[in-house]
Amino acid sequence: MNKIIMSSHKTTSTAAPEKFGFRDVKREVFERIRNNKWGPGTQLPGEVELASTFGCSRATVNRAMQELSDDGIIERRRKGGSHVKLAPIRQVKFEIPLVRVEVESRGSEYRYQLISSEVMAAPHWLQVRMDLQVASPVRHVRCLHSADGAPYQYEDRWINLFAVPRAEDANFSKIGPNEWLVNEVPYTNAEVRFGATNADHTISQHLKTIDGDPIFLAERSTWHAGVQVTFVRLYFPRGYQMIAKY
Amino acid sequence: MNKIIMSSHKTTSTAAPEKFGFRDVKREVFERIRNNKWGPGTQLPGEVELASTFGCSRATVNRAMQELSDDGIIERRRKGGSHVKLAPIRQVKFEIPLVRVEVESRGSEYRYQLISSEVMAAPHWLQVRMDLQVASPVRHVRCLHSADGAPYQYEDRWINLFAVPRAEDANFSKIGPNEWLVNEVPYTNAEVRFGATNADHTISQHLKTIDGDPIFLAERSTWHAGVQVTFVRLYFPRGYQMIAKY
DNA sequence: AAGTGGTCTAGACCACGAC
DNA sequence: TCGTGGTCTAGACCACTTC
Repeated sequence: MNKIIMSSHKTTSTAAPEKFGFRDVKREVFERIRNNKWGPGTQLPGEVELASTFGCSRATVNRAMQELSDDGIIERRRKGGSHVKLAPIRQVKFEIPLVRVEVESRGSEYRYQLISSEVMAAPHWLQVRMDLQVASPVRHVRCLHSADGAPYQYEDRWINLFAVPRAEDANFSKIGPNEWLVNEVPYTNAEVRFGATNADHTISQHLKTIDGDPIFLAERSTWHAGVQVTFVRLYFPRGYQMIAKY
Repeated sequence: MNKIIMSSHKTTSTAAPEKFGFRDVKREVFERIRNNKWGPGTQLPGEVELASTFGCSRATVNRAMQELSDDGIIERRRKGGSHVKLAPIRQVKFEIPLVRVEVESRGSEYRYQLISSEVMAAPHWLQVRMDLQVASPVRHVRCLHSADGAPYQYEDRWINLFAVPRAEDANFSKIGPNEWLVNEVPYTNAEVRFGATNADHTISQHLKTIDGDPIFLAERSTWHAGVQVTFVRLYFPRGYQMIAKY
């Protein structure tokens, strides 16, 4: 993972023809950008020049600059050269572990409970949501994840049985559909939407909150090989916070 | 940016000694992992072996494998070799643009409005939140961002004047404190927390919603050189959704 | 057309850490 | 100890894009 975080200068104390690795080059260039020595929009020296400046090969400079580009600090174009971005883009990156892992990593006891499961034809709104051509058969599963006995996440999931036929007979009484799907259909593409909503009666009942309580809601759509595999709504009780660092 | 998304095989149709670039190697290895040819936990061939397999140099293989490692698909250790991760970690990455840019990129007209501004000693709860040693002077700014005349984001911000003295006299009537800070103190570290809350009277008034309406809330703490620069709460009206893909 | 980044190579040395 | 990944090099060719 490329780190945006970079600290202290390279100790440019005594003599010794210091060897500049790509990390050093990266830090040095970043430092100059941060010091406004190379302000927003500035065209940076070419790779060849930087290489001679830092006394290293062009390949080393290239790697450094490439990471700075990945980090959203600079922009690069062939023939155009490298420029300091006008507005640095804040990139937030965070990981979405399995609920079970998330709970257990907090030292809490994880419990899973299946609430309902049924196979049916996709209702119209879902056809739209999942971009289904017709009323394909889907499996609708609702379940609850708990941490130390307290409701942690209420899951309302729809699985496209056309995309994952084996899900029709899968047993979700012990293992949740998410964990099952991760093993069955790994490496999918997904889109997540975060938002807020109010707890309706069903939700408040399962999450043990009060009707109307604010709920942090995450919706996730998952594709595999161009076909939408599943659509899920995750409801978190008041107090839950998703944390990301950058 | 490393893409986790990879599609189709390399067309291995006719003859022609295809040249394998690092993207090809990456895709090929990933494909084998996805096909369960190399299941979770499998030790992958070493770089030298892969290089001869794919008919390219070790450096090329190295780059491919490094990206797979960054993507969270495999784990690598010296002497230990590369292994397929047991539980693939879903990494979500998304960008947080300036509100103004976000609004304008939707083709809406952005409007900014300063609601209040005052300099004061940090209240106790804020000292805790911002990890301040004493009741440092802070500037408290509240403002509203609108899109096409409709409330888009209500911002409640505290700036540590010890960290950014110039913020005391900054004029926030035209330019919002966030945009000002991004220019003044770029390249900070931050932590964001997402959650849900209910609109209190102040919020609902500014966002033109009803008291008790669910609000999507983002809290952000920002550091520079180890000192917390600012703490901000961002309130979004119902219907706002933050979208991330992976 | 020409300059700049993008990528590859073959070889080398190093550093970590499993055995 | 010694195999594996981490990194660097010097040189090369290519591909985009601006000029």
